[in-house]
Amino acid sequence: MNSEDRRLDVLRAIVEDYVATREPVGSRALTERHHLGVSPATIRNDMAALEDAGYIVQPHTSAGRVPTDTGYRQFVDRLADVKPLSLAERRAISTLLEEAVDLDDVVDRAVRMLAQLTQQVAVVQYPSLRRSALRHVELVPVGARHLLVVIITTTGRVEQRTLETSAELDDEVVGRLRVLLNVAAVGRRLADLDSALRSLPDDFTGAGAALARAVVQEVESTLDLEREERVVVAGTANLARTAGADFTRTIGPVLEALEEQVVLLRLLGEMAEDHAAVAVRIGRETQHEGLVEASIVTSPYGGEGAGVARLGAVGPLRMDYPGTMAAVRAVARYLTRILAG
Amino acid sequence: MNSEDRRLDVLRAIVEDYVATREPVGSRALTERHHLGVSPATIRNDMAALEDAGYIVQPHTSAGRVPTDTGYRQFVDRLADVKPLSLAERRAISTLLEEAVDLDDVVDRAVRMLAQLTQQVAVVQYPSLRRSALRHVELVPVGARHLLVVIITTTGRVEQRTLETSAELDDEVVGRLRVLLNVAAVGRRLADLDSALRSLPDDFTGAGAALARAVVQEVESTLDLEREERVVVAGTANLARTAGADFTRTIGPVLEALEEQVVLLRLLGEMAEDHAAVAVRIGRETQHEGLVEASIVTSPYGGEGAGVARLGAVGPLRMDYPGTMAAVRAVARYLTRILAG
DNA sequence: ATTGGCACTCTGGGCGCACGAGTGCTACCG
DNA sequence: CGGTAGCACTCGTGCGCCCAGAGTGCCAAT
Repeated sequence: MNSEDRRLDVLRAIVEDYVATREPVGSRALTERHHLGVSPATIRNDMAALEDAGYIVQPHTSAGRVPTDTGYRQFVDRLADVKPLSLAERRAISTLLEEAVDLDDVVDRAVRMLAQLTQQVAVVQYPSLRRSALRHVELVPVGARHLLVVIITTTGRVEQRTLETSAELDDEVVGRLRVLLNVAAVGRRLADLDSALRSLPDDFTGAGAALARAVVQEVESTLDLEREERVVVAGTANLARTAGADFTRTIGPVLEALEEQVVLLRLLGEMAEDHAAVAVRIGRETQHEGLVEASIVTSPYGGEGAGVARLGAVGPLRMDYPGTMAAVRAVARYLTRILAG
Repeated sequence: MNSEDRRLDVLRAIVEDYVATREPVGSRALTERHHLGVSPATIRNDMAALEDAGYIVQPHTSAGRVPTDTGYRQFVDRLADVKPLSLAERRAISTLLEEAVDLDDVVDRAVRMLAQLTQQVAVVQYPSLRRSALRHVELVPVGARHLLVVIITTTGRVEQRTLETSAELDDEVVGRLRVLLNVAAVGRRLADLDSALRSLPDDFTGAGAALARAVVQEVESTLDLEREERVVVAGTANLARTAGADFTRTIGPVLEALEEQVVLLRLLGEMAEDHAAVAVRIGRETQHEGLVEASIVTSPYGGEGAGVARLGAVGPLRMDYPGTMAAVRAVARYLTRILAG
């Protein structure tokens, strides 16, 4: 065995033991719990090298070693194969999701299931509007001066906005606008709507043109998906269990970050650029103050006209990465399957 | 001054100090911080009486006293007048809520505002469908065999369901059904729809009748509001700050309870039976295992055709009851005003 | 390159002690 | 009879101390 390889095996063993015991791990314990075939003294040399490389640190002299952010990163990168979930677990995911009655319900069930599987905080992003296409636009007059605009996407998502009009609504104008809108826009991706709708108000005169402009603007504002994208969260109670003694410093900021949709959305967006099936951000890699002591594991789901989005799990730095990655990947797959079916 | 009155004043002082300092409060500290006009020895006698009455306990001999659940209850019940919020705070609530663009946004802003004001976990229940009335029903054919049913209530809430039909949709039938539905149902409370719609399918024949039955059933299933009622939560990070040393026992169960919509809904439902403007449940009064070390303060909002629901704050037993009650009441009032306008 | 041995360094826990906060009781006063 | 003052008593907490144990780094030997 190459000595470089053994070092990385030692790192792997340290990470595994530290995750399991939550205590700094020493050279002797390593040789006992893992059959590395070398003596503690050798391990000590390797550990010194790993420390020089920045993968581990000791909290204080004469304590065992603890992985650093980069140590975890190395560990995760070296994880060749993610072991699959048990048959029973996969069954449970599949049947639970199949019982869902609508999109909201699917998402709700998925996030709860993921929280339970990982024993961490689960997050599921709603399918993105940007990549989905328009199926139908409906205009519903509500009283004399309010118009309800309902937008249906191919993902089965329905958005509605109410519009207050400057002039009284004319049923004939509304009817014509409805037809033209649908002719011009249905089947297009939301991202392309802009150009398709630009000239539409020109077909109307007077109050009709103003109305058409307002409606078009409303439809387009659905493009402003920063506002529309949502992330649902479940399993926050798991944080309390996993956190160590100094919870106030550890879990408070994480809870705050989880409530800030924008933070999560940014993070999920950035992670979409990793093209791996399962992306991981560890500690500072999250680039967010409150998450320096947390990691996030996510995977894309959907696609194929169902809109693409991400789901994942947020947990402490010392999380069970292989297990979490397996669960995240599995739920993403089943969710994709359900949405496509 | 009546001696019984003074005892209750002592209780009030104990609660106030304990909430402020988080430490058991002794007789001397009381005389220093509050001008009760009597000596510590007298206070001690009163404290012994309060202890006998079950309002306070001492964690151990030679420690100060701590209020019990019933002590807090007594304190809250004796709270004659809730001091109003500052002008600046009321301004902030008002303007923040007025900037909201739709119902979801109003609720979202309200819950965040309440979390910030109380520095606790805020909960806002969506307006109940049962008590609101129907404003409009829209039927939108989507493809040949799918019908989108959009239900708009007077609260501004929009519910949609998609229906798969057994036969191909006939535009003329759909149009007639739309008209009849709206004639029969608009303006009625959702709870009364049942009788209003029962005979409607009789006006159709063949496939039309089947379609009408299906649509009516879909509309009525919106009545099954157990499924529809929702509670949104914000400010969970505040739990981490307020909790003492043993967070795992304290805040874990609370987080779990907050994620269980059914628990919150039951609790809010029960609290609706207190007809006070602001209802309080303290510790075990919540009748929920996970909330024995928490209290909840809620107030109804809406009403007047806007649908009635509750909002409130969940925090530790040792919360600032007067302040929380004031904030909850204020947000409920402004929210009511916004929804009515 | 690996290993056994050894000296060294910390942390954490257990122990003892003194301090101080707080109580309850009793005797006293208006 | 309610309020007050004094006093003895009880404990919990914080501090200092010390020791055991775990773990390391280094060196010499294989």
